[in-house]
Amino acid sequence: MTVTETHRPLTLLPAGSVACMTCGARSASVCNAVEERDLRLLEGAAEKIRIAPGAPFMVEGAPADCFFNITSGTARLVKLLPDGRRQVTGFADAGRFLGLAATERFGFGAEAIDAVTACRFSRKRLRGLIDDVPLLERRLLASASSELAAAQEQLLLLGRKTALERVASFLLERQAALPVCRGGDETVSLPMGRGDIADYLGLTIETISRTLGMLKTRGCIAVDKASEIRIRLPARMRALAAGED
Amino acid sequence: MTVTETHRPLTLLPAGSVACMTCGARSASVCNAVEERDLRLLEGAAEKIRIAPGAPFMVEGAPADCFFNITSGTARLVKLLPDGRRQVTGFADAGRFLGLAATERFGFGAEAIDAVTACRFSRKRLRGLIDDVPLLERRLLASASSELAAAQEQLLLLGRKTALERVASFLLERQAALPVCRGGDETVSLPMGRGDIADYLGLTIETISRTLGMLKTRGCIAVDKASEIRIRLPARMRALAAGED
DNA sequence: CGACGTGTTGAAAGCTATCAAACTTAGTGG
DNA sequence: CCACTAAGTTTGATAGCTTTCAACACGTCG
Repeated sequence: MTVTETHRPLTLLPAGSVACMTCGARSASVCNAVEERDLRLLEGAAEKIRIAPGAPFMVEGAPADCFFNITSGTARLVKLLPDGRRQVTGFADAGRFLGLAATERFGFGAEAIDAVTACRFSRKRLRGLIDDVPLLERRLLASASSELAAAQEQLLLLGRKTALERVASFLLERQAALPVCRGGDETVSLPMGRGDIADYLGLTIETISRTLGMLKTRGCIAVDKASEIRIRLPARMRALAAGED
Repeated sequence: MTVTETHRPLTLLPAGSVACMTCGARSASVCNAVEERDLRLLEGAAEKIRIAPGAPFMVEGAPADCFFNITSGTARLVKLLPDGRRQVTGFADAGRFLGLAATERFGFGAEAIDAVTACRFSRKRLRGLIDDVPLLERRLLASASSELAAAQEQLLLLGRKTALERVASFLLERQAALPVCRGGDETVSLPMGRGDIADYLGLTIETISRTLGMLKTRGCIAVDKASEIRIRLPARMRALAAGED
């Protein structure tokens, strides 16, 4: 899929001060390395921002002078080829920390899918925070390890799985990503469009659609709203995702 | 490619004591976080091992109770599907630290390609070492960030690049990986076989061979020994790798 | 109501995989 | 030293999965 869309000029809107105490994403993020009595340190180092659906807030190749912690919504992480081909390297939900870079520049871009709110830290301030809260570095390492494992799993998917296996894997992954989802555990909500899924799975929009249709025909899933899918045969799906058929 | 080979029973041979002072891989590894006067700490925490060509030394899914630091040779990192399909998630050269896992078990396996020597640390000893040398944690984080960036680049390759672009990217990556290679900067040595390259690039042995043949025909490379390739038109290769043609 | 973005469905083309065989290299033993 | 063997690599023909191109359906919104 090639990228042609133009996006809104307003990408980052200040949205009030940071309130870690009441932040729903804190327990799921690296911020939980900071004890409650030290939360003021955290609040002082960050600013809250709001990103409109579709808008980018990290640009691949731009100087990596800040970091983000998603507090609500979902973002897509993207890498581009010069001719416009796009790879979505991941989806970032609430609690995800973004921007750790070994180099001076971001290795990937990030764009809001639905309405996203996030905390932004400057590079310098994060450094200071790490010096004050050594545990933070340990959490960042754990977070990076976890992301690395996820990326390697995705390498296996992209390198060796069929379209059916990829789509089944994706749905299960999204199901697991959702924190105690409402409406029954079998419901998977998909804020991203088919194009995002296609670019995440190394396929095309049409193949995503066809494969979902096949899963529906087989009775593995039910597609209610295109953005809401129910997994009806979890065991069958797990077998498909692993290529055991 | 499916895996059928059986491997040698002897995978790990003690090979004398650890001598960090004279270790050629130290400067390129996380070990350089340890100052010279503290190297005895490092030596006490590790043991030197030797792995025969083809032999595995980390098994995917096995308890992650130890870590490795490659000191010479090259290893392949592999993930498997139940039916034997294989993805090589990376190649580990001298200086590479292996085994950081967010979970209790290794997310991938590692096998020696040529003769490999490495230092092995137990999980507990590494923890102690990190407590003694806080800088080590920072280096591990930098190392993980760097690996993550590499993995994301590989996601782009596997998801969106053509066979020609993948092979060109691979050769350039290998060239960059070599530390000041002898025999002219244009020579790339490939200790891994075509099967490993295929499983790394999400292709087949035949496609690797055909694509290398095409690059040779176009004058981009010269294939001397199948394990030794010279890049004759670096600019052209970089353009191919980025898909700019 | 019609335009538009998004998603679905259909037919044909293309790239890579699969199957098969020839070739090369390295190692072994006569 | 050379024949022999085995593994790895290259080359060729065919098949298959996914892409591409195209048309249609659906829902939203002006």
